[in-house]
Amino acid sequence: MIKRVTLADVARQAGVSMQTVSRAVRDKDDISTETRERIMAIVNELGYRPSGIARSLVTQRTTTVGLMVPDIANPFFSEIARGVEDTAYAHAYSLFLCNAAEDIEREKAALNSLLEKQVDGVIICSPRLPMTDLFAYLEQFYYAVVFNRDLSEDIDKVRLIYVDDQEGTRLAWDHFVQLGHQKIGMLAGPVQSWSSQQRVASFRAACTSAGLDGCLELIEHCMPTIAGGLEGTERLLSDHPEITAILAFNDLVAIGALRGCQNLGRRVPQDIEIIGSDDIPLASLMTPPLTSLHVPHRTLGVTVMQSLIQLLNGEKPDPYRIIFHPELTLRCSAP
Amino acid sequence: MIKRVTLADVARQAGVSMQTVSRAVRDKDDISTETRERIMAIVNELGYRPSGIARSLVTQRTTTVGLMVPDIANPFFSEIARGVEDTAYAHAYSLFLCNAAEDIEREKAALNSLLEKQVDGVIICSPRLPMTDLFAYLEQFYYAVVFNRDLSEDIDKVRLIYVDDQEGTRLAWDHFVQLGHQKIGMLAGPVQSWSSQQRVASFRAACTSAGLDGCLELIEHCMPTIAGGLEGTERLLSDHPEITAILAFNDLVAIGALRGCQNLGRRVPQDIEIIGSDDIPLASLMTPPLTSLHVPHRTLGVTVMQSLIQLLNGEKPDPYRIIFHPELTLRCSAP
DNA sequence: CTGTTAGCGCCTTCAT
DNA sequence: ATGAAGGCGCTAACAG
Repeated sequence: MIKRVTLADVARQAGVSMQTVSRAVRDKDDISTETRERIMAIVNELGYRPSGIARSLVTQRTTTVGLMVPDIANPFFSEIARGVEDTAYAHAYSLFLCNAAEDIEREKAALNSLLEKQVDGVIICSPRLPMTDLFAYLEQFYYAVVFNRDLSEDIDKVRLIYVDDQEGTRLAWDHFVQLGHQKIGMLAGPVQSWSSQQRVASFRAACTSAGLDGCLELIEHCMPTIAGGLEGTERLLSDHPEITAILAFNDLVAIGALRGCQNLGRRVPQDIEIIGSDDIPLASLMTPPLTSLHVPHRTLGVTVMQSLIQLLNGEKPDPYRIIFHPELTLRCSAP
Repeated sequence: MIKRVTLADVARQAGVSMQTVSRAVRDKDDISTETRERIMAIVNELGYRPSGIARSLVTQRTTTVGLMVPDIANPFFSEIARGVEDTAYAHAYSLFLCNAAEDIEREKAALNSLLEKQVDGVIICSPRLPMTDLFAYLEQFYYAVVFNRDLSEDIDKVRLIYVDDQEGTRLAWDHFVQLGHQKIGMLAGPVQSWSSQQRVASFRAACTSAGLDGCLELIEHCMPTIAGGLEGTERLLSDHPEITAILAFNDLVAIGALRGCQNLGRRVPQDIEIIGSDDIPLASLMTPPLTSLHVPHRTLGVTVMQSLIQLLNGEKPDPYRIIFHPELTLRCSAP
């Protein structure tokens, strides 16, 4: 391993104390312009780089944050990650990326690792982690922003940002009803997901209040992927061929549903209509283009990181919850 | 800021030296089972977590690697990132994610930051960074894997992994020629991109050797995005309406081209045929499904990280260059 | 098997 | 404006 150039090396070469070099490097003002320039010349000559590790040990800050997502290959999360990274960069924070990969043990391992890395703050997009575990972790992090799930209790150093899934579900439901549908099915995503639970609750309430109790049986859980949507659709339609409309957990599931319908010879939107969720770039590119519940993904990422930065700066961001409202973007799959 | 529990705290409580606690925590074997258990009980009770920072300062290792990509929101790179993260996790490394965002200054800033963070190794996907800058950085990192670009000089601590773009271009070209095309255009991506340069070179060579010198004028550079493909197609087809086939820099550009053709009333594949590159999941979902040069994205990510891990382990991965060969996956846009 | 000593590279505090 | 002393939390190397 190459020997690092240290403050001491620069100090020796410059004939000053380490302290003076440190001041020059950090651009502090109680130092003469002349010495500063002389020192910086030597810094460049020697190729000195301050050790972030040593610095962090003493300052107890790492200028580092963690981002935990279920799957970075999912366009919804990669867009969010992009927003987070852009904002982190703008504020000189580095970003640890962790992928839960639908595996709770792995998720815990990743959070433990973030804790050991001593991130200054963390963003947790974790629809599955049991609430007690989540609370246990939140307690240990300095600051945290939790994305897309609500907590039963407000914690001072935490902020919440989520999409109002109940509202989204209602919007989609109302649209279907307005189009005259009576047999509306739901591909509800993973059972343990908070977001899924919200939607199911909202869907159930809508069924009952619309007097369409038959739809209560038309809820099918599935993986939040194209394959999951495909399988879910096949199960749903083979059990309930009477379905004429499907509300999907997200756009990937909706695309799977599109495929599933095609496989079963059901035309979209003539025989069956589909509404997706999140409005990822893909949605508008499909044939037929997908009607979807739009949320501004990248903005979501930016907002999440901005809130974390406020916390990091010792501010108390208000409100405690930032709630995004999905908008139904009409396209051909449910015009 | 909450007071950390330190080794000293645990040691005091357990009535042993810090060293013994350290051994227990790191699961070293020269310690009696009895003391280990007693200590671990106290560790749990006190909620002690080792400080990665302090540990790194003394070991000079951070168990951290950096990943630099142009744009994490681009499905090609998010798939790669997924492969990298999975593999990093499997080997207990944490991943810093950096986004160059098509901005060379930002890219340098990110690399500087990785250097200060003292990552053990770095993966650089940087098609644009000038070669001299790249070499300067490679010199400063302990280990590096460079993705999708070749270097004029072999460096001991570096490995190279790339897709053979010349071969890919040839495959696509040959397919077009076989289909009878004479006016083949190219949407070549960003001028500064190494990958773009490879393809242009290969395209040029193919033009000449096929006696289709007219095609030399049908090369249009563009941003590597859907919007870039759209604009590029409009420029290309308005200048050269005689074009009947387009080879796109990547699938996003190909999708833009698809759109552009539709806007201009040219049907794909009847009036004009299109071949994309990378075969991202989107490609097969388009209408018409896109013919594309397939590369195994996630495997690419896994391979890149595996090579880095070998370097990190002090091995000398052989061969120096791992080259992936794209395969032409035929779909409807150029059957 | 356990403890002691000596830093890792830097910043904070206090002197000068 | 500059320097000296002390310590951040941990581990490597050596004793015992």
